[in-house]
Amino acid sequence: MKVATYNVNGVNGHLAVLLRWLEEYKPDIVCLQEIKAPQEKFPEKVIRDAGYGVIWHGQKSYNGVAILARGSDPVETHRGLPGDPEDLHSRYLEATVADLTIGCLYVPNGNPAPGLKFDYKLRWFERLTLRAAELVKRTAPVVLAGDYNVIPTDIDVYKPERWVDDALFRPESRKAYHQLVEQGWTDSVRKLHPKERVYTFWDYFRNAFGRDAGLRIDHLLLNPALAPRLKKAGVDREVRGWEKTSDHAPTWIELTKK
DNA sequence: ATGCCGTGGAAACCACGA
Repeated sequence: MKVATYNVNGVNGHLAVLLRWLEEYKPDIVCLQEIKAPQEKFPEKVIRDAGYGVIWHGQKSYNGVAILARGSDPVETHRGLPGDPEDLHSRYLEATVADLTIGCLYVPNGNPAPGLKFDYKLRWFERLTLRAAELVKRTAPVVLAGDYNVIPTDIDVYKPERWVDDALFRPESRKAYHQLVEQGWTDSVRKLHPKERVYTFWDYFRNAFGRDAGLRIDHLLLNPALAPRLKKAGVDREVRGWEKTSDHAPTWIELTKK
């Protein structure tokens, strides 16, 4: 079974690429971020016609997340991250598909840092860590997948020195990510590719993709109940080279049957 | 060194992204 996360940077603007990727790569479960569409403008019909059940949490212009499951409807368990009723951003959606629980998340970017946006990012990450503490200890399998907007280590960025003051790479952000992982999560791509350079995002400009000037910021974390089933992990890099594509590439894991 | 490109929405620019 293949589980993927993909920041689409506008589900309608990049719908053709999303549909082609679903058709050609046939992921079983997909977490989308940055759908950038209000609830009523999500392209539900074409996604269902492509063979996927889907739930989504939209928002006008910004953010927005969705969970797709091939051949079945995800059963929603949480909409929004608990802990702050005043936070109206659509950044977290949780569901079960068969026995698997999926948390789909879009961590705030946080730039410029320091500042209010960076404070919001760190507060949001604290709330995520609280939710994750409950999920990690379950005896049933859980995957937390999404755009974490955190570059975990030096080998996850083409040129670390250029990113030292950036909200994606500042010590506070990396510390938050590492504290989350240390609850017992497995960073699946890094687990199976411990020393390799694996990027999931490339800027649109300066020919970043052509130069392979990328970042690894999209992650799939597995709880201990699921980690033994991790078989493969990777990035569908070629999708980043398609016309009218997102600046992220789909990032995925393959799980063995239980 | 830098939103240089791109989406979405409103109103021919602006917010936001990483």
